[in-house]
Amino acid sequence: MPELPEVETVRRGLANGVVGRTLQATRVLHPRATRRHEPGPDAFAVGLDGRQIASIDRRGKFLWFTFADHGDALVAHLGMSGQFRILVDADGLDSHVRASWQLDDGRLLAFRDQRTFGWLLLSPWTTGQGGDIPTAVSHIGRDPFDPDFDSEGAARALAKSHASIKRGLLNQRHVSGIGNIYADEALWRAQVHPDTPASVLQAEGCRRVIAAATEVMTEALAVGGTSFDPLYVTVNGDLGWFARSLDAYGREGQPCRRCAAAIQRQRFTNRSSHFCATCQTLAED
DNA sequence: AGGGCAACCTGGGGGC
DNA sequence: TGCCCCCAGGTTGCCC
Repeated sequence: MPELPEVETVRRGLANGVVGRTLQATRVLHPRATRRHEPGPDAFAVGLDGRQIASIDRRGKFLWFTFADHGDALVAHLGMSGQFRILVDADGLDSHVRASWQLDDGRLLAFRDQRTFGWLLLSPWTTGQGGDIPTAVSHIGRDPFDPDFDSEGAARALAKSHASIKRGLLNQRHVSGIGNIYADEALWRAQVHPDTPASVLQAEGCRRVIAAATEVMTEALAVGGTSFDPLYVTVNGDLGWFARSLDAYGREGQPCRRCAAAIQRQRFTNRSSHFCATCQTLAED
């Protein structure tokens, strides 16, 4: 479940379901799941067994488990298709489960990932302003749901770039958590063409785009995120309901809900941008 | 510096 | 039925 509202939905499910539990019998069922854990899958398992979960935390699309012993964090990225599922028995352990744990209350925790772009690793901590963060996440900027997110600062940083605003939103450095769906939705709401250079928008324009992204992601989180299919579900397997509220993403050829012109789809770096060419204006340098 | 693109994967859907 | 091509909520890195 890839973008911020979906990852936060997963975080909440894990926080409710596994905090206080102890991980046991770590199993790595696919080598790609721990490919970023340099010491390898065996060391990964040894590093987790017997550890009690203290909290589930998140920055942008990166999740991590903090343990009561204050040791290395378990960092997870869901990639394009990763899920965490809490199971009452082993019946749900299908062929897409890449790692699993026995919990000390008899239930199972499973990491499923059809496309295997997701990953798990154990990470030490880096100390920075505002506290500690796993080193594996320290290159990611704060997200708009972070109480310490500096919207003005992020807008100023974005506006220094001559790259397109869409590229700036997808870059996780200054603002994290925004992916292809919410970038397109934010730009539609702010009436900004995705190819507009961030520098042309200036800090004020970037601030308005960030505000639109925050607004749309807040609305999506309230209904459990966007699920086009059962690849994107909560820890209990429930779907999110925001897909029906999308204004731009996936609406190629359908009328703009603001001006009725047909929504366009344009290729953008091996993916797609969806926008209204009539009411999302493009300013040039 | 910024854009393009391939790499890493599995699987669904449409066209023929 | 099958095959082939395109598509997909991400990230990284390399090449011009």
